[in-house]
Amino acid sequence: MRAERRRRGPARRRGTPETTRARLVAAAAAVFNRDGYHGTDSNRIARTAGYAPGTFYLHFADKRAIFLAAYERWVTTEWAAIEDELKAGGGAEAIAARIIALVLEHHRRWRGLRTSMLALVASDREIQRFYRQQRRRQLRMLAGLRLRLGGRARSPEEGAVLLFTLERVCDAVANGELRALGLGLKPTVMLLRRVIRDHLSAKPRP
Amino acid sequence: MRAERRRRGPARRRGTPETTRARLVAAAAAVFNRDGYHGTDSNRIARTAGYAPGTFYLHFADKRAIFLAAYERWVTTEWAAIEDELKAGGGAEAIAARIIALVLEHHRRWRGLRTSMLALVASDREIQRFYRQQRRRQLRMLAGLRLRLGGRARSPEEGAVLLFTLERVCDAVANGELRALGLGLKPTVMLLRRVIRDHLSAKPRP
Amino acid sequence: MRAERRRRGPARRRGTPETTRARLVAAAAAVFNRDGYHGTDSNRIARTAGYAPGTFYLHFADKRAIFLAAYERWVTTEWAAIEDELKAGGGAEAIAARIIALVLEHHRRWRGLRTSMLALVASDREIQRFYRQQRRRQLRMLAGLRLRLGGRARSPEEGAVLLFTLERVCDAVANGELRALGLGLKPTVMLLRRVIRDHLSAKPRP
Amino acid sequence: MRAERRRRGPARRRGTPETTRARLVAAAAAVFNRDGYHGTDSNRIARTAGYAPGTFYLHFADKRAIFLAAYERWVTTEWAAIEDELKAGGGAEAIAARIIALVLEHHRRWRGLRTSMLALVASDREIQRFYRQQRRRQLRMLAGLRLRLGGRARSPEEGAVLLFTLERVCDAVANGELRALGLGLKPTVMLLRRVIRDHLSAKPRP
DNA sequence: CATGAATGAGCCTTCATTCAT
DNA sequence: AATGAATGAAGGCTCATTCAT
Repeated sequence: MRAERRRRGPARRRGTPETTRARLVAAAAAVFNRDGYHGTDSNRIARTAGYAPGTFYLHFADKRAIFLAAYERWVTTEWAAIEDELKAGGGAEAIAARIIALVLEHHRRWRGLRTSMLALVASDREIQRFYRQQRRRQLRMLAGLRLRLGGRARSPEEGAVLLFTLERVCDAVANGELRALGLGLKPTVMLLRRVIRDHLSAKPRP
Repeated sequence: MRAERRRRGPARRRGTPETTRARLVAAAAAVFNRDGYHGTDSNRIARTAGYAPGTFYLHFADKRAIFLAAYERWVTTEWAAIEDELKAGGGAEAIAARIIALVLEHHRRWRGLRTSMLALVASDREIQRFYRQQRRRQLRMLAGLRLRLGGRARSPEEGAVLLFTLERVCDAVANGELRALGLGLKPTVMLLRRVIRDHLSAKPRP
Repeated sequence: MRAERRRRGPARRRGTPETTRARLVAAAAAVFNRDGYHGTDSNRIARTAGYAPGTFYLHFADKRAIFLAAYERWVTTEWAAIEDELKAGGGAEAIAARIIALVLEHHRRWRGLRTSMLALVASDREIQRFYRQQRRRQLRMLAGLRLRLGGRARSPEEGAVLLFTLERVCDAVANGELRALGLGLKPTVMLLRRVIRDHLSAKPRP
Repeated sequence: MRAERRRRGPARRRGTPETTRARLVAAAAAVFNRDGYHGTDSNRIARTAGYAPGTFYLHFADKRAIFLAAYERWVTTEWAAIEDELKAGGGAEAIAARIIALVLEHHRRWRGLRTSMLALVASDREIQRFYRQQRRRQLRMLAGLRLRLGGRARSPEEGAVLLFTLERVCDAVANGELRALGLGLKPTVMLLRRVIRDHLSAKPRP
């Protein structure tokens, strides 16, 4: 039997755990967004963030865990932006336009992350739970807006269908699906805008 | 001397290449639907179909290829059912109801396959191309229906938004998302039905 | 997202699963014996047997499993040799001499495997169970021999202490412990022989 | 400006190098004994002792080194106890009983450490050297005792076989092997006692 | 003296793919 | 056409070890 023996390389200090974690999450978001969840691995994420493979496991249990973190961060950012916009006030028309612009931009920028997330929602309980939480929050926000803008009472199902439509159409735009079908962005956005405005608005449409 | 002959598994299945291919595709559809594209491997698909791993590669170039085949088969089946239903005729209301019922059933039954497909559309050109072809076909069908039922002229974008809504809402139902949000299936379906009916119908809604 | 793509190398046929398994077990025994359980890995075992890493897992769940197989094979071989020798008959003296020679040879040859096994017995339930089974079998064999040779009745504890002594002393010889202590092999073996002969023998020692 | 100062864990332990070293060795002994040499890592030992991973390497070259230190400490303790007992005097019978009791207690308490040690003796020269040193010391002690108690001259091999028997049987008791074989502790200990007493004693046994 | 974040070689395991039979 | 043993690149994860603070 040979005695065990090992020599290890140098180590370089980087920062606080929070900094490292944040860097890893940011790298993960970028890499997942570009290569997809199944298209990368924890080693690549670590290297992208400027760390060695082992560092990854100092901060996350596995790839799933960092995905969830990246997804949470992304959602949080989106919500912050949306709530910011809503504070600005305005009528149903203006608000509809702003919401669409925001969601569209977000879906465009995080298209790959969204795709991975939708696939994982189907197989990962925790991600699913988080995803549905966000939907509930969206529904509440929508109801709140309607109330504020004097829109007539709507069933929660109407809100949900509206959100699904908004989400799916923005994905189609972000994916290039719309363009591939030879359809125009402008008219599509106008349609969405009208649907949202009508949902929120006090006045019946002509 | 004893000439030992080993027999493993069931008797060697002999069949035309088409039969074998069809069995493999059917097995792949079932397995992908249950375990997801990344949740299975080609060996398992072959075994599920009653073949050895090597047989798989006699009929398909790779895992991607059989996925595409399974997806094509699924779409073909869906279309056959839809076209069958549409031949039956009826007014906008009846047709809307039947389309929804069909799509819903299909999404429910093939929920896992759909999830995998949506993820692959993002990373696989060929699957993407096929997916978009289907969308075009759907758009044409919708326009045809509208014409037949005397509905007023609609921009292609209106059709696309309708299809996205239908698809996304049916996914939500199939995923259990709707139920998880505490929303009713019935009212949701009624909403969808009205939207489709209005899109197809000659009469303006009251 | 990038589509996944892979190309694999050639494959070479070797033999029936039994042959492969046997080759792997033989390689494992040799490698464990030389480098110790914690001093090798499944890849090295596979390569030593002339296979690729993946082949290992076609036949064994993990390193533990192949260790158990190697250990079982080793024990089986030892027992076959011992039972063979015992059939030859002879008096207590002759039998004692032959048992010692066999055990000594076995311990010498499989010194490293024995060391690993003793360490694993402490942490692995299954290996422990197997180890204790062998001890029971040894105790039965010893009692059988005593009966055959007309030795007086002995408590099972006497048998156990005898076996422990035999085992430990043979380990000491195999390890080079004895030699390191400046002790002679010959007198040590003679001592063991007398102890075993007295245990088995009809005549009280002078 | 807020100068933020972070405090992690307990207040920085300050002590002489000896104190730290001793704490680390004590922790190592406990952890190795519970989890085995290959079942722990240096970080865990450091944390168990109340230190950070880096501190470990300030006091020990590697894991091997602290194991040796733990083993030395354990042996030293055992020897101190034994020499203490032997000072008490008494006849061969009494001394045999006391030695067995001590060794048994030690093996029971440090069963895991012993198991690891036996495995390391096979692969680590330094540990092997130390182990054999102890054996020589034991042999000298035994010879000294025999002299004191008037026992007849014995070959060094007889002493060695006796020590191996004592060690192995005590291991069997500590491991639960004896109990698993359905054998009694009491009769086994009586056997051992007789063997030791006869080895030391002036009078031939009846 | 002590810290603890970081390291990275290397072991474990999977699975898409090949090819001799 | 079918088989299935074999492949081996590569991803997942650990842990002995280092070094900047």
